[in-house]
Amino acid sequence: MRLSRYFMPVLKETPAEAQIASHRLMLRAGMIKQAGAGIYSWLPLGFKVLRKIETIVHDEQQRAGHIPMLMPTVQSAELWRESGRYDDYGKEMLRITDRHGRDMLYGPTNEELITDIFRSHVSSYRDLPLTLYHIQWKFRDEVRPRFGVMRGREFYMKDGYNFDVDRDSAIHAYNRHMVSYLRSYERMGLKAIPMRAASGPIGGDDTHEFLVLAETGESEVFYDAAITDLELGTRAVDYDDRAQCEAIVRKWTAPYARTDETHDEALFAQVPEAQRRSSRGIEVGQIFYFGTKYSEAMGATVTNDEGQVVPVHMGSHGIGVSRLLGAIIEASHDEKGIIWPEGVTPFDVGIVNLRQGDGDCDAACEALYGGLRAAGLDPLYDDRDERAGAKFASMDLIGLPWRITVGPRGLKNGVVELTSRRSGESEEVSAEAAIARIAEIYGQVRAAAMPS
RNA sequence: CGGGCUGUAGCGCAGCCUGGUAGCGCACCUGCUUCGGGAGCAGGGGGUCGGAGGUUCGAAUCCUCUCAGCCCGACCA
Repeated sequence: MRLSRYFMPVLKETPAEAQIASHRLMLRAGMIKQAGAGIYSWLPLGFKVLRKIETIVHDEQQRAGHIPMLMPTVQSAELWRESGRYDDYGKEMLRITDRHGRDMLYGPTNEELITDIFRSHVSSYRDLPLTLYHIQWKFRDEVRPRFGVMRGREFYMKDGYNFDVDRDSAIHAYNRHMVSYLRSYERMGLKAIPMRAASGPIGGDDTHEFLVLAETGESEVFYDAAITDLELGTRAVDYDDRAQCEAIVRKWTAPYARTDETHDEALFAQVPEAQRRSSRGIEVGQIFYFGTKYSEAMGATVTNDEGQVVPVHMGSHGIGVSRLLGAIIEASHDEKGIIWPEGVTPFDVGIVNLRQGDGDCDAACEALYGGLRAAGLDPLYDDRDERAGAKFASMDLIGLPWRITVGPRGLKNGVVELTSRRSGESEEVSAEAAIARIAEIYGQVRAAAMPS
C-alpha cells in the first residue's frame, strides 16, 4: 500500500479522553474512532489488525478440529426466557423491541442459540463429539465502558461450544481448547498465562482464564515465574490424542497461577520465594466446562450407546478478539508508539523515502516496493511529500516491526537501512538483501500458520 | 448505580467569575526557502460557542431544562 493513497489519519496530539496507552495509541495511529460510549468504528489500519487476529483464531480453532459457523447478533427473547437468563441477565443485556412489539435483544453471548441448534439437529451419540464456534459482534451494556476497545460495550469475540457424550470426552474438549488457545496467543506474540479462575454467571467447575501481564490489567494475578518460560513453539500437536493434550495442559497448569478471585495464600507460599510474582493482567480468553447445566435446562439430549436418553456435556470457550488489540499494545509499546509482533502487524514492513521527488530515491523505493510485493509481502510505502522526521514519527507510532529507510546518502553507497522497531537497531544492506531478510522473517511467521 | 467533571474550528486548549458579537497552538490550502527524526517565513480558509428555553438593549459568558462524553468507585470478556 502506498501511504499517499491510504486512509490513516494519525494524530499528533492525544485526544483528551484516552487514559491508557493502548487507547491513546489506537486513536493516535488512526486505528479506531469512537462512535459512542464503548462503541468504535474500525478505521483501515485497526480493521487490518482485527482481521489478522481473527484469522489466527480461525486457523487454530480449525486446526483443533472445531467447526466455524455464524450466529446472528440480534436474537429473539424466547430462547432466553426458556433458559431463564432473560430475567437473570439484567441491565447488561441490550433489549430491543421490533415493530410488532416482540422482545428482541442484541446478543451478549450465544449459549441459548447454539443449544437450540444442537437439539434441533443432533440426537445420537454417534454425532458426537462436536465443537462449533463463531466469531461475532456482541453487546454488553456496561455501566461504565472505558479503556477504548479493552472494555467497550460492543466487542468482537470468538465463542465456541463443545458437545460431548460424557465427562471424559468433554474434558478432552477442554484440554484441546487450552492447547489451541496457547498456540493462538503465541502466534500473536503474546505471553498469555492460563490461570485458575472463578466460574461466574456461566457456571461450571473447571475454568481457566488467560491473562496477559500488563500494568493496566483489571485483575490482580499471582503466579510462579516458571510458567512464563513455557513455550509451545511450533511442535506438532495431534488434537485427537487425549494423552498428548492432557500432558500439555498438565504442564501449563502445574505452576501456581491464579487471579485474585481464586488466589490461595497457603498454596502460593509453597512456591519458592524467588519465583513468586504478583502483577496485573488483562483477561483475553476463558474456557469452561459446565457439564449439563444448559443441556438439562433446554433439553439438549442424545441417545447413548445403551439406548438411554442423556443430557450432553458442554463447555464454552471465548477469546476477546477486539480486546486483544488493546492487550497486545499494552504489552508491546514504548514512548514513541506501538510495537507490533510480526504475527499481527497491519503491514509487514514500512518503506520510508527520505527524499520524495528525488529521481534516485523514488526509483529505489519503487523497486523495493515491487520486490517486497513480488516476494509475497505486504509493505507500506510512505510516499508522502513529508520530511524525514514526520515519516519516522508516523512509522514509529503505527509500529510496523521493520522499516526500510531509503535516502540519497545510502543510495550513493548502494545500501538502504533496515531497522527493527523493537530493538531500534539498524543495519545497512543492499535492497536485495533487505527484501531477502524480510522474506525470511515472515517465512517463519507464515510457517506457523500452516497446519501441522 | 453512587460521587465528581467537561462540551468553544479536525485535534489540544484559552475566553465564562467581572455579558458588548470569538482567540491561540497543531492540522488544512497557496507561494518561496528547506529537506536523515513531527521545518521556517509570508499569505489564506474554516467555528455562532452540544441542544432547547429564559433573563437582558445585547448571552460563549447569567438562569432552567435537556443531550452527549469523560474521570473515581462498585461491576464486568
